[in-house]
Amino acid sequence: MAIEIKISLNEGIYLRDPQDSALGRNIIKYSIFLIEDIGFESFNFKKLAQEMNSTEASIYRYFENKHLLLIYLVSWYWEWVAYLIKINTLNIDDPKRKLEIIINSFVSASVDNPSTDFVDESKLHSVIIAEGMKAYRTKEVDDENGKGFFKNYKQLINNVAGVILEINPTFEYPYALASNLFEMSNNHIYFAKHLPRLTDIKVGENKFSDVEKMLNYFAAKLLGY
Amino acid sequence: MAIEIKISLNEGIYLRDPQDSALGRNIIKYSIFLIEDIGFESFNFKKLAQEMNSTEASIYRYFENKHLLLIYLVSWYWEWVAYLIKINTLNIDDPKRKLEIIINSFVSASVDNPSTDFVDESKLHSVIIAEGMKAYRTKEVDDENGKGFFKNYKQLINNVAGVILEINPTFEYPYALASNLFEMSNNHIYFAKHLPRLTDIKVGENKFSDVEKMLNYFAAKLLGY
DNA sequence: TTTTAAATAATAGTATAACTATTAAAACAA
DNA sequence: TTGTTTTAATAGTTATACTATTATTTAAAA
Repeated sequence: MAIEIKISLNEGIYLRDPQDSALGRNIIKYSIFLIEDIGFESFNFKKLAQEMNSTEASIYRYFENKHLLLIYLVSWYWEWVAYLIKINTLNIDDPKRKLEIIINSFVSASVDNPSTDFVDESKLHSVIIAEGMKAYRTKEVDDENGKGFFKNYKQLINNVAGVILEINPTFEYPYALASNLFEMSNNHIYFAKHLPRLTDIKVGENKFSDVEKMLNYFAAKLLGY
Repeated sequence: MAIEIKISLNEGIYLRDPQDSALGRNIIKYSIFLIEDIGFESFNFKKLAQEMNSTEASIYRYFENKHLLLIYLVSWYWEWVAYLIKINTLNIDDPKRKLEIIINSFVSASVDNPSTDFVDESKLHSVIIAEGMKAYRTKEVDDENGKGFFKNYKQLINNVAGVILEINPTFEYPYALASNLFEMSNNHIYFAKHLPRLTDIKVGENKFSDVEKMLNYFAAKLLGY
């Protein structure tokens, strides 16, 4: 059974919707693989074109530059996590259980539950962990935020903050805790792999149960349960 | 009274110690200003040379590339924060008070207490907030970590983790909490300025008391006091 | 004090990356 | 079948990253 989720992303991010053509879908598919492989700094449209047997100029017809392609991938990821949270909390009432599911979604958005055949969510998660923040740590952030490029992230955090307030309506920092849980998840998976002295947890091959346990502990302590 | 702190940084980061010549000190001074002004992506050695009335090739004699210059700046910052913490906790016994001072150092390492005339610590802090993580979110991280380029960060976190364990010897995540307090400080100052829907705090012109309050609250809750 | 050697900086490049104007080829409609 | 539009490839230009070589300055030795 094929699951159909139409990912709707801000139209300003791309020149042409990559979801609408085989070439466009290939750009998304191969860019995830190539960025994971060589890193965002070394990644460019010429190498991507080689990888997918197309041309540089063709890719430029879909994205103005590699920075906007990264924003596209990151936005896709945010939407995907929001979708995971939505379907997995549909018939859950207990907000504490909801937050557990949210944390599980942050940590292991790499479940083999492909929404589409051209996006490997597990690989995408790896890219987000290593490169995600580069999408919004730039001099263009205010301009791009004004255009709504980070709406998906803000919406996701807003939903999580809502659950946090359900658990503890007097908690002073629902948005900060929500975004921190998300950022911390990615940070500590990265630290465990590359700078282990900056964390206490260990991770195995796509096995992030330590991270999950830690985030649940932090949330419970902070929200007082 | 001039304060003399000799910042000792890993020699592999630079080709020639920039502290040892007027040109080298200018590279550090003007790079901080220029990166803050135009962002790390747009920053390059040609523009830096123009800014300081020198030449591109001369700068390349000090740093292999702009990435290593960023690592130098970030390492300087870590050393500077460690130094601030050290002198301000010298005759403090209460570990809870020590952690307060640590958090204050994370948040406002921008005090007008210049260690050297060629580094504006307040501007450097701005650069770290916006660009700092780009120093270690690259494909070269394992190689560079092996060369000891991030030793200053790990040492800083190790010291903070020690204080955390003084407060609560059974706390399971001393390193994760230490690094999270540091990263969270920079993240939420950035969010407050550029993506305010991702946080609850507000910041003014170099006025970060909200962030400080939040981090103290998080630490107290997590460590159970 | 002059000469020589070493250290330092500037000139003038090359190679690669980022981006675009133009042309060619498909797809579709009249 | 021909004209129109969409899509992709060719062949560039401009800008960035980096380096080999030459020139200049500084310092040491004679």
